[in-house]
Amino acid sequence: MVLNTYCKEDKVLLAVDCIIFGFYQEELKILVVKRDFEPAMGEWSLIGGFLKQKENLNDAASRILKRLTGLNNIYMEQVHSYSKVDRDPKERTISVSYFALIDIAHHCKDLLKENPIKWFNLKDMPSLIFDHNKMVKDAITLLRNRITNKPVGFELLPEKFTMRQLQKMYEAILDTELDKRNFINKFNSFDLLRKLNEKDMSSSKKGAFLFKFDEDKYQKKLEEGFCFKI
Amino acid sequence: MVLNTYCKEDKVLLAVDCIIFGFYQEELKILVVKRDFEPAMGEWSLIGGFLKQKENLNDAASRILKRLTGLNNIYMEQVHSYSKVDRDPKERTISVSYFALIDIAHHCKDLLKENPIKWFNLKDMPSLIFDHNKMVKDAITLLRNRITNKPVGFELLPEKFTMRQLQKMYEAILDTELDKRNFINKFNSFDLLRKLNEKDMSSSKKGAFLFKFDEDKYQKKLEEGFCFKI
DNA sequence: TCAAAAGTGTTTGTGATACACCCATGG
DNA sequence: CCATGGGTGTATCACAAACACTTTTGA
Repeated sequence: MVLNTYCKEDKVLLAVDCIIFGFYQEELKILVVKRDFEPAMGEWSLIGGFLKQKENLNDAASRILKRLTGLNNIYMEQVHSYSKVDRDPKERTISVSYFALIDIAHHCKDLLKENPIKWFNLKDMPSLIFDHNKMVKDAITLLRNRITNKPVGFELLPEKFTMRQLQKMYEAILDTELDKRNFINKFNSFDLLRKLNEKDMSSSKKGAFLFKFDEDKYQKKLEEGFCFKI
Repeated sequence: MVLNTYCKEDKVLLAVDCIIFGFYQEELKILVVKRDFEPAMGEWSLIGGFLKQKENLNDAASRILKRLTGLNNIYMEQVHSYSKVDRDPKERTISVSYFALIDIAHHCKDLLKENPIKWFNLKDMPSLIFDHNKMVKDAITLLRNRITNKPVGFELLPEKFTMRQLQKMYEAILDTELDKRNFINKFNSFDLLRKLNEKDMSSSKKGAFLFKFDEDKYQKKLEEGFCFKI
């Protein structure tokens, strides 16, 4: 039976671990850190921290992301809580994981200079400490699910992007190949992109038109019952 | 920066709250309890408890469900963690929610005798304490998602059930009406049900054939790449 | 002039949806 | 004999998938 007071209940450490995704050169990437403290010093780990008494989990995740990237307003979602009794060999710790989406190209320039932090292609990611590999796996599962029913993929791209970039981003996350014409037709049918009078000349001689995601239009469509579905 | 030792970090109370779903007389139901301790004594609440030092979250949820229903092996899934600083007015508490699926008819007979515990039709559920209403909402969203891509609905039904019961269960969870023939055709195409030589005579003069879900066949199909999708 | 990426519509197939009548039986 | 729920098949539609050629231009 639950006691009439809470004070006899056990308290635990609550950690937040972030699975930070990026997209660059047609590859889905993940940001990990070499731990500079025990236990497991020198091994690769997700970026994390502990929940403070006066903040909620979202705030903690935002704080950790800000500390690492310098960015505010990063798109993130809670994924799952991990609680195996001996998951952290040092002390009983429960961890709540978040995934985050970052536009590598435009923001995190200084980031890579810091020594112990590194972007890996998801495919080449080294083994991580504790249950962090499982956290990554679960986060990818959620991310795959999410990008098919919510237009969050744009968080990984610069504000202006080409259709090819958009498609390659979906392909990288879903780990599949998509038909160029079907993909464009589908996206055009949503009527959520604004074609700009600008071209990206970096990847071809002809140049590729740049597009912007129209957030306002999306919100308006949502209210009218629109349902994003790739 | 994360410190070189954990011992200066804040510890918190970690609760587990269960959204217990049942299905009876064509209605989706939820089990709640009248709190017999402060704060919020006398108000309706989800069934919960605190995580102990030596158990993981799944074990805690199982323990809470066992205490309440006497049942082991209840189907459940973690939903989300709730961490607003003042969500519990008495003391900082983070809560991890689980949904659980119970076959009301065959099991929880003694349950209803206990005074402060009650099944409500989801539609008629009273307002709950703290952020428990939000927890219920999130759990339903997950449940709706889950029954469309995994055959978990059977957990709400007796071992033997009629096609009508199965359909009404889906209708109750999805809060929609389904076409009888399309529903049966779809389910038959999966080839996951075993038709028994028994009829349920309780709801009509003609009687309706009973079916069983074939778990082994489902597992075999899964390995062959089958994907359940309603 | 050629290599490399950009851009563009139509056909086909599959799965979702809509739909109506006969059957069996207890009262 | 009739009221009630049980059981069954087909036609249509909409969306997903497959598919190939022309354009542009820098090297």
